[in-house]
Amino acid sequence: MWAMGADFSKPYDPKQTESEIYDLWEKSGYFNPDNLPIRKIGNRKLKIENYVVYMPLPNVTGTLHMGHALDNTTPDILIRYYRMKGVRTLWFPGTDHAGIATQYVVEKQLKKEGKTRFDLGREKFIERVWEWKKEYGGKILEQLKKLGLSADWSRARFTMDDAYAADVIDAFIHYYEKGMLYRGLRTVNWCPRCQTSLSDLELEYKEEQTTLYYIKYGPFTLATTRPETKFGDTGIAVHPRDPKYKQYVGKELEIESLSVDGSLDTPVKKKNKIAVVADEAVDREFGTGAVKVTPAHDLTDFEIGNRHDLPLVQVIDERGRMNEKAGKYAGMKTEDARKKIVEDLKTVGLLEKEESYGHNLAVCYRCGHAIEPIPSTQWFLKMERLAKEALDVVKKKKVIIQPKNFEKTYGSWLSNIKDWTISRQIWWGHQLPVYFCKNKQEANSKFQIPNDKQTRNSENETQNTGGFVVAKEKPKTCPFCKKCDMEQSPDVLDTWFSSALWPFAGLSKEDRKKYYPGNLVSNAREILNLWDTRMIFSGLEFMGNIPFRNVLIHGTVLTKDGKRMSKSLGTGIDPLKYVDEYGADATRFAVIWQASGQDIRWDEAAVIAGRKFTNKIWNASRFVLEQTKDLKSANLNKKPTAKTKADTKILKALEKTKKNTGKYIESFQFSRALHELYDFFWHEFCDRYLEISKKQMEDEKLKKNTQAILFYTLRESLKLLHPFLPFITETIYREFPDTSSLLMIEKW
RNA sequence: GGGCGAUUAGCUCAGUUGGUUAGAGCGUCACAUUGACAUUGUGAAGGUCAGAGGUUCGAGUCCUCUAUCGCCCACCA
Repeated sequence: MWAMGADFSKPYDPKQTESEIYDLWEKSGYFNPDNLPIRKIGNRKLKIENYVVYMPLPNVTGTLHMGHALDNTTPDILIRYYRMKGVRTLWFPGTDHAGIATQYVVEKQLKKEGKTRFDLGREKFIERVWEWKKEYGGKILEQLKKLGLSADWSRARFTMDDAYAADVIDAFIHYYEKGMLYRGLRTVNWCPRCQTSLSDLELEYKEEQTTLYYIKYGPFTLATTRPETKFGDTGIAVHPRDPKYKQYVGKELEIESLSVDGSLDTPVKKKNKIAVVADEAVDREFGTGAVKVTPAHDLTDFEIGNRHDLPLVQVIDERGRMNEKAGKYAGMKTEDARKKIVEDLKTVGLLEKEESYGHNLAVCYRCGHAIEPIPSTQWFLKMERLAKEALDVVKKKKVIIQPKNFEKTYGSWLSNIKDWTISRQIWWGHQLPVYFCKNKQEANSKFQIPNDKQTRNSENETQNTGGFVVAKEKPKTCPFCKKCDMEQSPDVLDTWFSSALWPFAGLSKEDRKKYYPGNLVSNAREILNLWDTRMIFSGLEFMGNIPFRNVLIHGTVLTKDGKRMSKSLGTGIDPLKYVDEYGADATRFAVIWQASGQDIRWDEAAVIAGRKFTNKIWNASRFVLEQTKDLKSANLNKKPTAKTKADTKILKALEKTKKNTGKYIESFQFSRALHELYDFFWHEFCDRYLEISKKQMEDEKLKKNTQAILFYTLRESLKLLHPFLPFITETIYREFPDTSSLLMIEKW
């Protein structure tokens, strides 16, 4: 009933069959576990009812690359395997709104029209991004389908779908109500001209010749390109193993320095205390090996300050001018202040020397203005308890990370974790459900710094200090002034805050009940702490249970000479190129064949090997089907018995291969499984048994039985091969005389 | 700077707790053939398992050091 007439007289042509077969699968509805035929739900031997996989969310801005192929072929093997085992299988696909990346793509598009996002305004700009998303956002999933993935597309979600967004907002409110959110200062990249903070993506670097000033600081001499930030210095950092400075570490020194009125401050005149800290971030070789720490105006210094609890003193404002803390330099532009301060340093004798120095200056990608790091108010999520819980489930083997050594990466990240900055100053994303009173502007002011000792840790919370409410909806009347129309915070959430909820956000109640927790995520190692970790603690927090049992970290696909694949370097490879040329099966074959644990130096020869293998399967099937045409249907389903030595050998080999394939798939040794299948099918079955069968079939006494063995072995082989090479196996299966359903749901 | 890993045939890689003559794919060479398949078959050549030292009856496998390469994270005052 299924036959569409495969032409065995020609070599296997994947182009002809793949899209047709994929349509058939999609129409069957079997990607959706709710539609799977009611065989026996679950599998007693496997002791599982469901097998649920979460797709690593491709960015809507993405185009397919080898990483996606790697992310998704192994889960597809698992899903197809368990589905054939009678397990209810569900693979959740979807896309991530990828805040910064998407905003950036649309802005680049605007730039071609000579516009900026500010020309459009927030509302229009977001509309524009949605338009873009509608046009291009589904593309990546369509590309993924070409690999033959059996994900449940009917459950595809986007991290900004209404239902999903509602869960994201609920999560924020949940954390807030539990007292786990607080506001604090963090130094960010700021463009003084555009009046906006910028992500790392939005920075460009310009080669610049500048001056390195060596300034005396008590027993130290410090090299800096930015002497004007000196009034914001709150520490001196040295390398922990630098013998030169060992004696000073941990001390508070009283030193001579330049006063804000341009004169010399001496310890006698005024107490100038500065802390000396030891930090790995310091390069012993640079300058004098000691560095001034200005947490408010340098991102690295901010981190150092955080680690050693140094105060944050802002001396530059959001317009790029010195503020009142800079005394007589207040109001000057930073460049002017720098000149003046250098002059004054010379006058008081604190400038030791000057050196010409070439470095990369960070500038705004849009206007080219130099970036001015300044502190700004951000939202933080307390990580202590969440991290502990996430650590715990891995320690207790409730969640298994493979390969095992990544448990170390996971553990060390969580053990040294800082509170998570979850707010971003961009437009595209989940806007914070925070509403400010317009008449209490100080609460909304980003640059207000209560005092010098403003710290950035959870002990110094600023939440509930008034001026704003956290709520699902904008309050009808302002609880503070009773009259204003409240204003929503312009900030959006870090993209990872929403993708952290992927295993459950936006799902129906039934789905959560039926399919949570799931079983597996499979992704690249750089995602482990960005995503997997966060899904784990989010799952524990919101669902009261781990989101999945297995985390599978796969290797990175490199070019053949060991270089990283990247679009910008032009070293990237689109797997669709191979799908087009050799077929999805051959492409999947190549990925799995080579993915034996560590990084892959991509070798195109493996795709060719894959194509040869599919051709081998094609021709062997053609032979078997021709030779067994006259078999009665009664003989088709029965397991045949061996009559000759060769019979015994092939049947035994088949049993062994079946056993091992299952074992290897269940233990994630896909490459090994495929190699074993390859050897069995090509060498044991084709090279040996097929040849012997020709002779056996000449003997009338053996003919029928040999035919039955050929047919049986082929059918079983196709089943074993199906999770790896779904298209060709399904195509051939339809040519079987007794086929009444899809191979995809045949019993393994 | 921190963490992790790699180094086995011309190329890309396997080699599961240390155990007899180290494997595969691709490539190379020789021969075969129109009887499922030339996207084939049979066979062959090709490796002092990066180097040095150590543990052991025995090391590609465990330990130390060296060299080279790579990945992830953090960063260049």
